Amino acid sequence: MTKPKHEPLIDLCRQRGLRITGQRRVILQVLDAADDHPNVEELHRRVGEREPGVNIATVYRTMNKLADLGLIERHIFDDGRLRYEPAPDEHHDHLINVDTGEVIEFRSDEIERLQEEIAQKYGFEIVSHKLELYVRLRKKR
Amino acid sequence: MTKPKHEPLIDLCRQRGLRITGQRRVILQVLDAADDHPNVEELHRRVGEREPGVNIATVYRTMNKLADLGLIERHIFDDGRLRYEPAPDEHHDHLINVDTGEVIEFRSDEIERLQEEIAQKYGFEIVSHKLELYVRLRKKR
DNA sequence: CATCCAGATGCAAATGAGTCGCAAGTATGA
DNA sequence: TCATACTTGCGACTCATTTGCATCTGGATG
Ligand SMILES: [Mn+2]
Ligand SMILES: [Mn+2]
Ligand SMILES: [Zn+2]
Ligand SMILES: [Zn+2]
Repeated sequence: MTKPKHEPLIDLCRQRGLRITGQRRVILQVLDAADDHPNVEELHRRVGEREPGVNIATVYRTMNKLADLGLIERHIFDDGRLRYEPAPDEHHDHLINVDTGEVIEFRSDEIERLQEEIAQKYGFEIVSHKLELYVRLRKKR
Repeated sequence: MTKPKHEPLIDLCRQRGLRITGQRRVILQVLDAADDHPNVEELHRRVGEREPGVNIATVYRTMNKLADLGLIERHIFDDGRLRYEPAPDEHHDHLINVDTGEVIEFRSDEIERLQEEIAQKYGFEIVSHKLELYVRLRKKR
């Protein structure tokens, strides 16, 4: 979400030479339409609404392929399952409401900068990072 | 690591009324001696060096119990397996060398503060958070 | 268009970390 | 010393994800 949904994934797939099968077409539509971070089971469910009969193994395989090509991002939040979202134009991190499961995206240039600073201090360069805030509604006060 | 290893876990366990069995004694020793973030398989291996015959299910159960009591912390880095460390006196985050697997601990009050700020901005309070920097040695330049 | 085949799919079986049921063993308080 | 609630070993189980394999097909080619 917070994603202007630049280009449909299907075009990116074509560019990368992926065969566009009926199953993939639907899966890509579902991904493009998603404004959340669904896991494979949920993706498969959404695919099934548009086109029954697509096997969940196909969804798994497609997600792996898309992730390898960098067209989608893979996340694992605290439930331990693989979740996906179309690769965003601009990096963001996640804030997860532990009560509802809702995921909110945010970006802090300040934090990004401090991370770089820390890595540098130890003589490293950052390959990737993960920042997740597990939160609940602030009560009273 | 970076842990003054304040009090052996065994005392904390006694305080909490956990029965001190031979297996637990060894497991706790291994945890106290660890200066890294071993997974259960590795813990079981280390336990086996001191006292063969302890079942890995016992290690799993003990880790769950200790984590429930807050005596140890559970982490899941990018390999997806459960890793443990004695609960540190002071919160820290992790920097993981993707080439070697080495884990370095760091703490940034600055980042901690910014996280709070962000959560607050959205009307939430932080329950927990995860910050992991996956890094590699900075080459040349 | 008809052909061809590398790549894609469905299905079932395999994998692998972690959990659980149960019978047998034991730490600990009385 | 006893009683019993807690632990353990062990194998079976779970469940998300992966994989082997036979079959199918997108899309390049002529
Ligand atoms: Mn996101
Ligand atoms: Mn640590
Ligand atoms: Zn970030
Ligand atoms: Zn932190």
